[in-house]
Amino acid sequence: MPKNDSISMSVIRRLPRYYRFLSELSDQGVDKISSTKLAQIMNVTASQVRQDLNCFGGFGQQGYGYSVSGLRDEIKRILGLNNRYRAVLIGAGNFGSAIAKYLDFERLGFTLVACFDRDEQKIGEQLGELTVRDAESLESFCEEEHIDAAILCVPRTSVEGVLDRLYASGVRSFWNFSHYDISTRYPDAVVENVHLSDSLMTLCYRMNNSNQE
Amino acid sequence: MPKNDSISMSVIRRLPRYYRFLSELSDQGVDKISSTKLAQIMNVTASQVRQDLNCFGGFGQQGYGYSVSGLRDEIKRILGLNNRYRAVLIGAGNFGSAIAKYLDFERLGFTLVACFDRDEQKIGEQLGELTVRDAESLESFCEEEHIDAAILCVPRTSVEGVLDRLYASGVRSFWNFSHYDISTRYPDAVVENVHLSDSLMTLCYRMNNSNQE
DNA sequence: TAGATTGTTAATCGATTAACAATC
DNA sequence: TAGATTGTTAATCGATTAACAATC
Repeated sequence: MPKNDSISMSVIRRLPRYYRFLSELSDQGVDKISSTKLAQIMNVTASQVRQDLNCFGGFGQQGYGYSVSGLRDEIKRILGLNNRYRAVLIGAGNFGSAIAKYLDFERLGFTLVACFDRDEQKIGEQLGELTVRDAESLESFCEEEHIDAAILCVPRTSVEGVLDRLYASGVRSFWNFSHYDISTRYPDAVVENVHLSDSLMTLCYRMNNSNQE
Repeated sequence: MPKNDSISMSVIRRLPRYYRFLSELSDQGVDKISSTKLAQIMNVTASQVRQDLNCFGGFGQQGYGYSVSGLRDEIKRILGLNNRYRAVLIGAGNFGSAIAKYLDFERLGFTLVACFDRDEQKIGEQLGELTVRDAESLESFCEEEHIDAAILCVPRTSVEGVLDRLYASGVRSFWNFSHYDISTRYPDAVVENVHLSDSLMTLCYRMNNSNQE
């Protein structure tokens, strides 16, 4: 059923948003919804909704619409949120520790199994459920524990070194908060970048240019 | 010179990346660069580089290329990073406080002038240079202090209320970390969303589907 | 059955890439 | 001048939207 012949990134990036809206509707007790209605709520076209969903299968019923909870579950499955990919956090600074405490990894397909820092002050500190480990032990840990993904919250200057060590230890997926282009160095890595300052600069640009329509 | 007739979002979102690479090159003492060379480093096409830059003006010199520092300065100007937009942070939880401490707002076109929370425990706490204020005083503060932008680090359930109050106090630009669709409620607002869990879900999807090329 | 709404094909729109004349 | 590289137009590609036949 899943016609998985390479879905475009544009579609993939919209999936979490569908998931979010469908979860809310489901929580509100809505049973079924038409593409037109869903499109209205989400502020997109009905065509796009149907086109997007049909990349993965025919989840609707003609003349009726889509089952809200059914569709939500399908998208959850498509996204793979039932996985428990084993992830490590690198860098227990302000930002890293906020991520560790703030995000519900289990709901998002991951388990956060460890956290590393090289700052002696931080090693041994408690970070929610985790104890900050010495970055020295990074390689051995990742190999023994079969780590799937790493969350990079280290400064720009440390990222290359850390990245090489992780890659050598078999880690191929990265959630990257540093300003470094991983995919240039390791083309086979799966990389998701979150460039906060890029985002803020974009806001700045748009504020500058918003009064001139 | 700036032909500012509505630049597409795709181009705008690439500007910070140019800025980042050009800044690095400039720090490394590189004087000039051709679109071909820059494209190589950034892993894009030379056509795209030239096309993008020419949205804003002819910054290059035929037969020679672009001045690295000159081009970096132009992009800085285009992004408006010399602004000091007055921003407030709403929500001094893990994530909000990390943002406040971690980011160099002044380099990004903003000044962080205050921080609000409604949790009595947090009010009065020190957050870098700022003291956490009582959210009660939000409206009066924003009006008196002419606040341009708000950074929303509050939970999904509080965001609608906070948003309405900010909007009523004249704030029209939002850096939004909560899972709420601001632009549906206020179409004239300038909104930059950072949906961390969407990003992590996308990583999960891609990990699932990466071994099948 | 009649009405509604999907799944899917075709048309449109926009963004990316290629090509090349202009020019330093 | 000859070589290099831009700025810009034209061609291609992909993504979005519109339309409608299939079908519940």
